[in-house]
Amino acid sequence: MLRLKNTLTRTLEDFKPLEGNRVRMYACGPTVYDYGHIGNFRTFVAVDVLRRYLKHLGYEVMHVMNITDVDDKIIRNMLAERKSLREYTDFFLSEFLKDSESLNIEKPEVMPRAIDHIPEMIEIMKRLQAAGHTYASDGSLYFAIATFPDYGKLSGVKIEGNIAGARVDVDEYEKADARDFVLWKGPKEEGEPRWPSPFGEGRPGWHLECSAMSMRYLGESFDIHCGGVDLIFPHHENEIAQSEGATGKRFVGFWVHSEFLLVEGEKMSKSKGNFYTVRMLIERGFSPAAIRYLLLSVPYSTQLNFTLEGLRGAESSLEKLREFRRRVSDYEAAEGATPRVQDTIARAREAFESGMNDDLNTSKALAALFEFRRDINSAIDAKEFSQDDRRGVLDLLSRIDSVLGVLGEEQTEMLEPEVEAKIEERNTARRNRDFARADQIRSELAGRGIILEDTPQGTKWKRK
RNA sequence: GGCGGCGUAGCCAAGUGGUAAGGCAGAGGUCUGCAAAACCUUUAUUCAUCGGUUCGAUUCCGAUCGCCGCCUCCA
Repeated sequence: MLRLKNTLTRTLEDFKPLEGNRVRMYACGPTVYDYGHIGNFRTFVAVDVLRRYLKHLGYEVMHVMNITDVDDKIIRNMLAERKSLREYTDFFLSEFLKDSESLNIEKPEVMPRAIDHIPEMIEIMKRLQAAGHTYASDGSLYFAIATFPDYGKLSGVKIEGNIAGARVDVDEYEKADARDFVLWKGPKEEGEPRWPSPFGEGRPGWHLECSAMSMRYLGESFDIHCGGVDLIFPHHENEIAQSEGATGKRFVGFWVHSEFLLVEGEKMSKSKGNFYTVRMLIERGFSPAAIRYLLLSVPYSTQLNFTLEGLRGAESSLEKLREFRRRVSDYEAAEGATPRVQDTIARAREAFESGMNDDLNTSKALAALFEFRRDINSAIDAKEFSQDDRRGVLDLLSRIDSVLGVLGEEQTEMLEPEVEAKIEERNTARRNRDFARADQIRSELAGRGIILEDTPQGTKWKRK
């Protein structure tokens, strides 16, 4: 049974979908005004692992991730670059999708864009207005939190307590209460994108977008809502107020929040020079799979310290796992099954799932995977390994990787004929004990990125 | 100022009221023509510091120091 930490109750709860076998989940997606950084992708990878694990458990998953394609930064930048909203956001959306793909993040079933859902937003505002939750001021429409007694139930933020502090609300819009938030923003500047509505021309507030798009595709109540911890307040708190204020129903069962990522123990920032995007790391020679591995190697619910040394370690760990799969895959065994190996496979699967069931504790799950690797390698070394064992191990590895998504496809490519010939020549030299020639060929091929390994089953090769 | 999280070996980290998973890096060994891969052994008498509770604390409580987050449409 999968247990997830629910921010709403601050406890670990058994997960059960509202309806049958179908899980409806929503994740706050990117605001497409710039390239995503690894902090953003930590969350997206975490959500991806969640959706993959739900599928692994046999659930049918309906996953919606919005694209915020209208906000202050976008408007500022598009005006500065003299581009249309579509033109500007299409570019960064497509870059975001490329990064996601390179990190092997599965596409959500629906990726709605905010500006395509203005009618749904207007509908919610009408319902909120009818229920007396709104007021208009200075061309904008606001949500009055005083009309929603449950306000603060997610974040624990008290309405009074934190006003006295250093921070003062400096929002440029006119609000009756400092806590109130804007649903619909009246235009401020010339050239600013705007849409007609019963509340006047304007554009949607960020919070409203997520309520509208989640309910449009998932219904008024759904199972899981994900996002980074920084969105708990005010974004998710406001989504609850809007959605439950409009429908009178419980909006979301499980709120799941991923913790922050630090770089070299510090907050990532451009001024500190520790700011990384996925493409920057790839340019520096790191593989996307290793980036993904590092991002998911620490449970989503705890802060992750991202370091380049850690990334190099992730490359090594991954290579060992791939080597393991290759060794099992290439192993030629007699028919039959070995009871001890079959038992190892069953226990490994159990240990992996038990780790994942514990609030997606990927550290535990990976530990199970590495213990599995060691046990199986030992069995192979001892030659206590048969065909059924081989199939069983490969099957489990493939199930595990359907969740982790880091191993990739098995290498099936062929070698160039001239390289084949070199390997043959080297084998002849070795048989003739001409090791100088053999080593010469080996280092020559290494220079071409082809690594040779002599095994009892003959010479194996792999690309560096 | 209010609220919350964290501090475990060189690095990334799991974890529990009963004596420290896993990975990377390092060391030694087996195997190999030599390598590589793999396997075995090894690397924290100790879990930020100081107190307290307890038969016993890394795990509970308090204080201190440090890092991080939210309280500003930032994952």
